[in-house]
Amino acid sequence: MKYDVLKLENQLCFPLYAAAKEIVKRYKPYLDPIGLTYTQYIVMLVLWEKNALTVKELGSCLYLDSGTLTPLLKKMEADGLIIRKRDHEDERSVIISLTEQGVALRDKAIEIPTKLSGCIALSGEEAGTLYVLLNKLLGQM
Amino acid sequence: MKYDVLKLENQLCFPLYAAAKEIVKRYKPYLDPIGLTYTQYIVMLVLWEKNALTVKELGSCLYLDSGTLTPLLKKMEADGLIIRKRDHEDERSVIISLTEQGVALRDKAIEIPTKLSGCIALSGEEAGTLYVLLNKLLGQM
DNA sequence: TCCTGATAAATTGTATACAATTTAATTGTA
DNA sequence: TACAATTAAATTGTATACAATTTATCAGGA
Repeated sequence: MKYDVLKLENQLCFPLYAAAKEIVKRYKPYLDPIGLTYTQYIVMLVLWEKNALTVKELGSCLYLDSGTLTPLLKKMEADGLIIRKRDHEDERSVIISLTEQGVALRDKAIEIPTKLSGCIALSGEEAGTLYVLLNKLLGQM
Repeated sequence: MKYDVLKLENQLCFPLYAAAKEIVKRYKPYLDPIGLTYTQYIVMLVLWEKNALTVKELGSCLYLDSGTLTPLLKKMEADGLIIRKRDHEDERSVIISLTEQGVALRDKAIEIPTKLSGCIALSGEEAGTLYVLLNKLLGQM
């Protein structure tokens, strides 16, 4: 019928949005004990890999802008996880790096991905397909 | 290596979360002209189908709680789209229904799903697979 | 009927998100 | 070298989200 395109069940956006929120909730029991929120966790994932990068670079990795990152990073600095330092090569940029405490947290976080995949009822192959499709969707956006 | 499980590229959560946010941004140019935010839009999708339901029911359809819905619905009521009314059968519940203006908005929204699928670089088959996987993921959460 | 437990919204507090603007620094160019 | 355009963070304002608590109402049993 005319309005079928507006049915909730016909919107791809809806399960995408709902699943993303539910996954974040799934992380909470594992992130609370190490004192991270979900967004702080994905920031840490990048920093554990790259060691030091600017707010700008962090933002393009994570699809987040300075309006989100600035207060988040200030909080993480206050919590002793990271250091924020102006780049002397280009004073417009702020370089984010890990403190020793931030580096050390990696060993506590290492259990999390395994614990989380246990919460997800997709087979390895399905998770792989989902991963590819989501990245395809992201790729050309 | 030991820390590979913590690489951003190995997290399913990350493209899921990022894609969800990007899709919401994609809606903005089409929702702005009809005066809806993304969350208001998905509320309207349910109301266009069901006509009247409680905040509780709306919340379980949309995976949203009263902390999110109450202020959102008050805003939509102030904007003249919906009516909030205590259920006389059970005074704990609030029944949400559409105003004439809310019903009329459906005809302006009907273009949106088509316009949006034009923004998404997945084939029909891929979108179908994604839909199934996301719902599977949601189903047992 | 009275009281206890359960339920639905609303409220409070915290944490994201992002658009738009502002501030400070840099770059390219006449 | 001035200076306009660009760039990176930060700021401001608005809108979600959700956990935890509170308030009002309802339901079931002694």
